[in-house]
Amino acid sequence: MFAEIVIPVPFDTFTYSVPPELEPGVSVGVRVVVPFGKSKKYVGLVVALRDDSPLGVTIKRIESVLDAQPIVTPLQLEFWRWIAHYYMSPFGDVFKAAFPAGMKKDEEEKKRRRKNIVEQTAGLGVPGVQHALNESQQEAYKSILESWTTHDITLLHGVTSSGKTEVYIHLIQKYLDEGKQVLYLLPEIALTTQITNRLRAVFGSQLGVYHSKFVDADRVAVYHKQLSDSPYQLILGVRSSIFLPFRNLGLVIVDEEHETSFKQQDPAPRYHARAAAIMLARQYGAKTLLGTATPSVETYKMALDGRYGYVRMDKRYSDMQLPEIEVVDIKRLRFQKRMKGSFSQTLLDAIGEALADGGQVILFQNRRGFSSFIECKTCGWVPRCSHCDVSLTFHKKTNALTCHYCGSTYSLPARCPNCEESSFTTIGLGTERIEEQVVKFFPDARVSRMDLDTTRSQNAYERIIEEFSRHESDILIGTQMVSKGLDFDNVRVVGILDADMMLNLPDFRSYERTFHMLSQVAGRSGRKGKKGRVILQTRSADSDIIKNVVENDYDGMFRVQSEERELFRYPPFTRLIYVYLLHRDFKTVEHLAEQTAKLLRQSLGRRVMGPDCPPVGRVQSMHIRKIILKMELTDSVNATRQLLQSVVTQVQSQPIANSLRVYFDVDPV
DNA sequence: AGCACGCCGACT
DNA sequence: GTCGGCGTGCTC
Repeated sequence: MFAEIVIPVPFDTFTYSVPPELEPGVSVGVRVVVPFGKSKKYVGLVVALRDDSPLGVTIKRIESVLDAQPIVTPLQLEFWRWIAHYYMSPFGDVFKAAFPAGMKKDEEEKKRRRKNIVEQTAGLGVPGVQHALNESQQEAYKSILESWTTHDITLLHGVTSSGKTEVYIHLIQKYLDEGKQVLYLLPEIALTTQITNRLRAVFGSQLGVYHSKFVDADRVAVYHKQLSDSPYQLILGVRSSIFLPFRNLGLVIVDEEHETSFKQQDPAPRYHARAAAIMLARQYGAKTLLGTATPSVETYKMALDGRYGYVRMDKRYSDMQLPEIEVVDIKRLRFQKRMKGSFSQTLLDAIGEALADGGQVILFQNRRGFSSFIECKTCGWVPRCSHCDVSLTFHKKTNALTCHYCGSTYSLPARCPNCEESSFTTIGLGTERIEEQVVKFFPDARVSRMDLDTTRSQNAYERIIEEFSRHESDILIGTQMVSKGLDFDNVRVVGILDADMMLNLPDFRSYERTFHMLSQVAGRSGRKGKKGRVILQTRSADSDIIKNVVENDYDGMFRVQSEERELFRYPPFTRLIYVYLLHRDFKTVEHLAEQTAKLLRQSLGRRVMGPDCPPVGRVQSMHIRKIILKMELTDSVNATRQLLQSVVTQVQSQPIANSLRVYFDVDPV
């Protein structure tokens, strides 16, 4: 007997022989220990049994079996296979992503037996905590159920403060009452203690939380619990929770569905958790609810086309008022030399008033670090990463230069290596620099900063939020992290320091992204009773996108974006696949990329764009070329996949291409 | 992705 | 003379 086994390496399955004495214990879904390469051993997963073996390779034997029963269900395997196939990534990479690290190690099993499983804090569900729905929530609840009689997938488009969560809670309750399981997906930065506590109060020990900031042992515990006879009936989790075993999934909620962080960028598998969740739900015959205040263009189009059900909630809680957005044209002010650093007088006055009044302030700057880069004052030399094709970011606190691509750190040179002069100037500015200016303008204010650098440790994010919500700090400066559904009653002013920054990125989604981001940030102000102010500083005060944000005009934004994307053939009017080719040698990758594109053009013609050098043309000493496939919606995706795989195989079969690395990004965001 | 094998510089 | 640098080739 032979077994197809997937191991955590970037390949599909390998065939091993099953020694007679292990035969009774080897079945699909159990983990085994197998030798690999010259000296390695891996924990792998049996995904199929067969009675023949491939020719021309030496077949090694399974060493031992780790599980008495399968720990992966047939439906799970089918789902993992779908991800590998759809996103064109090796099964081994899917396996890696699907299991918590501990389950890919040999020792984990013994440890777990010793401990018995640690249950997540119970805190029984208290009756009464589940609030009655108000009229518009009740209406939305009914409409969603009704839309599910004709559509499996429904978009809940509910403005900020319309009380979507309460609607979710009632829907969850309904499915739990029917004995069904529910998966509630949130983007990583939005999965906070606030929402956990809220759900815990209602659903008590039925709730399991699956978060990447938890230690691995906790995730292993949740996995095993889901496999047991008494699984959590409700899982609140980040994108990787789609890989958990489910028994009778009835409902999947994807909250903040517009968030691009649902798409995994690196490493493979580059899957979109929203798309995958829809697939998962379909497998179980479950319903899907996509919720957001600002739908992605893709999802909204599906709703308009009648492919998804659509329910809109326009009403806010009665005492909630929309903040007023004041646009400040900083292009003009800069020209008139009337800017105080990064601040307009309007914003400074607003902050001053808010503080004097005992209120709090949030400042939003979507870039971390002190400045984006430094430059030699004399010759214009800019320090760059020696492994990647990017300028380095300056961090003042550590007086160091960091590469935000590979993480390399360099010390600030005393002299410019180009001209020997020793003075540098900072260009662009990040959260750290804003903090410095704020401290100068408001020396008495208590200031905290929230970005990737200050929230690296496990509880830092929660700590900063807690501090701010207890009013132990007055001004919170942050990147997009501050834009997530946090309810701060006392925030009087939200300042957006430079709205244009993300607008000018070379990406067809940059307008949409800016709209989502600014709408979310603006929503942080004046949430209960008091009307808050939002001061939006921009150099494009007259642009459509800023107007759409100010007027809270989602449909306007959608209309413009939709027309543009149809005209220029972008999603959702086409389907994109990116092909990346990486090689240590610049000439080689250039040549091989040209060759690949040429071969693809033979069948796909104008659908093939490039190859191009991506914005960052070298990462970790690997030169990169990118080919874009713009597929028509009527094209067969499977045929395209097959063609791509065969062309790549053909290119890689040449001797010069043997250290060429190729990967795909299907439906990139 | 790892990890071993293989071919060129500063050390006991 | 060797120890070890990381380039590159292979993995059932």
